[in-house]
Amino acid sequence: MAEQNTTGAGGGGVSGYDPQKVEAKWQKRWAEARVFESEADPSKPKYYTLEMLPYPSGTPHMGHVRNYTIGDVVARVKRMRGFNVLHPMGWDAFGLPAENAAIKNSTHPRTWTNNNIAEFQKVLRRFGFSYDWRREISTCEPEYYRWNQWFFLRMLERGLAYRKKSRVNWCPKCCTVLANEQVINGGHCWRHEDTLVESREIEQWFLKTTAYSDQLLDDLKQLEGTWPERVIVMQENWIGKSQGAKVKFAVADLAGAEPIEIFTTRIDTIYGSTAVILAPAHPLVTRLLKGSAMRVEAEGKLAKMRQASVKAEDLATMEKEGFFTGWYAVNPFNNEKIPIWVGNFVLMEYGTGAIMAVPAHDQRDLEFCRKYGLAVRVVVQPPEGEPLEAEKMTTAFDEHMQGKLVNSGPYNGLSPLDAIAKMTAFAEQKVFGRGETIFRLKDWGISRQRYWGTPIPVVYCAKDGIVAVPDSDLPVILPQDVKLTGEGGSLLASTPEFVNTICPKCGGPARRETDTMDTFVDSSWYFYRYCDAHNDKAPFDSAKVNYWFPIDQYIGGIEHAILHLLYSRFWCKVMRDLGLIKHAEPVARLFTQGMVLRGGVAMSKSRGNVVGGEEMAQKYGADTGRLYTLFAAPPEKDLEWSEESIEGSWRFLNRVYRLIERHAEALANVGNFDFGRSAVSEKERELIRKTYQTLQRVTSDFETRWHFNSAIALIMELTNEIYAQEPLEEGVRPEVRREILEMATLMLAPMTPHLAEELWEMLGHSDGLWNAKWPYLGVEQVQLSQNVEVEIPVQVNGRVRGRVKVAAGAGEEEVLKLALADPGVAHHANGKRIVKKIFVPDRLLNLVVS
RNA sequence: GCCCGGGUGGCGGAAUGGCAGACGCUGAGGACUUAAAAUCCUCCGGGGAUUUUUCCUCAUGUGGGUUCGACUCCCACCCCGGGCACCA
Repeated sequence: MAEQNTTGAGGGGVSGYDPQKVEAKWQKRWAEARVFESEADPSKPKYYTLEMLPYPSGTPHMGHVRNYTIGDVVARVKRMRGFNVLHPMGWDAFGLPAENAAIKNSTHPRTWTNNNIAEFQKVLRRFGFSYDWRREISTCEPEYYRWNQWFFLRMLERGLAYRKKSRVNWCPKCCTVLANEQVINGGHCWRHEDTLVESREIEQWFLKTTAYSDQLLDDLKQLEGTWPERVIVMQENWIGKSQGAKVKFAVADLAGAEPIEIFTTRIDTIYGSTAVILAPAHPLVTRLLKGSAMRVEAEGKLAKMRQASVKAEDLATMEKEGFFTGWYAVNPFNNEKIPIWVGNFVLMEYGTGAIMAVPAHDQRDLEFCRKYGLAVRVVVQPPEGEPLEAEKMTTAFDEHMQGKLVNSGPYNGLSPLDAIAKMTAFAEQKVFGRGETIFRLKDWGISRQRYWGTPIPVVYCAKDGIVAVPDSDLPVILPQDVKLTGEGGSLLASTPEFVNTICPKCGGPARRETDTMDTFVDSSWYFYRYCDAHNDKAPFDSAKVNYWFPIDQYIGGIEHAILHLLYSRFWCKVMRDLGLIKHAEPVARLFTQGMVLRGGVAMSKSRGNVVGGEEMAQKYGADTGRLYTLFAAPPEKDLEWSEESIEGSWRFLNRVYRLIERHAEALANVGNFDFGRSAVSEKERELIRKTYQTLQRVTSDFETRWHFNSAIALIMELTNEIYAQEPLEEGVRPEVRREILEMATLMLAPMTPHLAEELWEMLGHSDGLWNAKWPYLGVEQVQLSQNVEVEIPVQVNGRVRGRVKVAAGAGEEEVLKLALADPGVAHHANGKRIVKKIFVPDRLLNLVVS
């Protein structure tokens, strides 16, 4: 006992607790007994709990450990509660960092990725997370990504995957497309800081997320209460539904010109529109400028605007700029001619890329019209106060729930809401407009001009055009034998063995698509694959998925609140419409945990503030690391890493170990405590009560509140109480001692599973704790958990002036009598009249005196 | 600008209408030891009174309100963090 312990912590022999030995031992036993392997079984209640799959870069740090520990506690508690638990892990293995690292270290992305996966796996196993490792997936393996391709083909068949020209950030040095976050310093390439990024139009593949706009929005309602509100709000904003109308304004005096279609949510203000404003990128702009007197001047301004729009980041603070095209549009409601302008604040990507400016009732329009001296006309008067005067307005009146229309011909006197209905109907009847709902949500561009991703399974044939690769030819395998240099554009495009192929239709020569898929494709459906990870006939067996889904608890970072979760929801709906699954939403309950910070910022390799999981496991053991990440802060909050505090968790586990070590031998062959029959001594009663009360509160902290930190505090308190009652041999029978120590062990099990197993064994159990159930209290036990005597604080005018000890359940009169005898209470209450008494049984007595 | 969080000792945090500061960290003092480590014990929000025992008082970002009673509920404001933002 108490020899040198082998950990570095504290530097000396604390107890016989040797986490390295204990943890290795139980991890081996769990693996041998296949404890965490589960199968779909409709006769059992299921629980699918999942942590977001990691991108394996480098080695896991304590941020990862915290995330997976939270998930592991949930999985283990549910197992102890009798659920058939699915708890898998895998790797988000495609992506740009692997390519960059490969270029830097002249290796292959696969080598770099697989090394990292091995490292991650080692550390995750070291922490004893209860994963079913048989279900492990790696998204860069053909066995996985062939199903990305398969899904893509199904979407292609249904018109949900299509090709279109789209504007991208292009670095002429990299010869490739850059993501928005790779455009830095006001439009320069992140790798070539002296190179200006160009805006180019290239053909790209898109998935039609917009086909599901309404469902993606409406189904958020199902998630209320089980998803964090802010995630729901972020998704709502992202989808950005907007109800309004599209209206066509003819261009006056320009033969053959298409009318300009504008989008507005306030068709009721159309009599107040004093200009039509086009986005700089609007196709009509060039045409209008051709015949314009101000052509030269205008083209200069236009070029400046179009270039400026590349710098997305300072768009928000930009001054409103614009110019007159020299042409006029005709308001279809009153046939008034209004000038056509170009304005930098009108976005081509939203609505129709053209607006009607109603300066009196839209702040942006007002600013623009004031700047350029355009007319302002009031068409809605507010219900009270001074009537608006166009000349004096500095703030637009944009309330649409109140007011009455003026200066609006036949619509005068209507409320804006009535006017919207009537005017939309009129526009539809006259066929120059219609009511329409538009969304901010755009289709999902999935093309990436990169190597390390899923090849898009189509070929281009001179004769047959775009031809889908047949299912029987899947997967289209990423060529392994390539050399990455980072120069010269798409690597796949310059690999002839990959590019050159034959057309599946005509057998003639054809070229393969060389774009690969966005890695968000991989993560959009990976959790389905876990249900049937090695199926080589289909992405998964629907029966298995229908058993396990939806995911009961999904745990991950807030950074995935929009894209990953939105794409996953989209994918789910597509799969449902393909008949593969039954549910409409993949994730029943979502939890977003806080980050682990060091020096106030998230741990990251580039900042050099990482605390490695491996390092902590070596120094303190996995259980201490797990316990600390749970204890230091509630799981939803950020956690500032502290090397000093973790010592406290280490000390606590040693304290528990020593306690049970001291009693184990004497208790190994002792039977269970008989709650009903045997009378208990005062000391026994007190210990049992404390134990059961702790259990009740810990259970609620685990199940309903997720307050792991206070659950641990409660178990610490219990441990302190037991120590305070030592030596237990005096006055506490062995079977009672056993009851108390076993309960403490079981309560720790989800958080520090290795230690708990060891203690369980020391207490004489030959079958593992993994077979044990979470303890429920029987009727007699609940009775024992109740207090016999309570101390009731007595307040006088809301301030505590004394306390009285009474039997639990004592009545008001008895408590009052004792209270008045208390010197502190008497001092404040004597000689005064008691106006009111508030008595809460077993909790409080408050005397209001005058 | 709009929408979410959050603000409690030296620090992490607990208490969701009923004794504010549980539990832990740090710090101080003590016991054990040749010594150290480990372990164990005591103290640890501010101010005041009383001195050796307790009492009073202030205190949960600020100011109001509701209530017998507010960290907790309501109103206004300040500060910090995050998200969205010419979205027509």
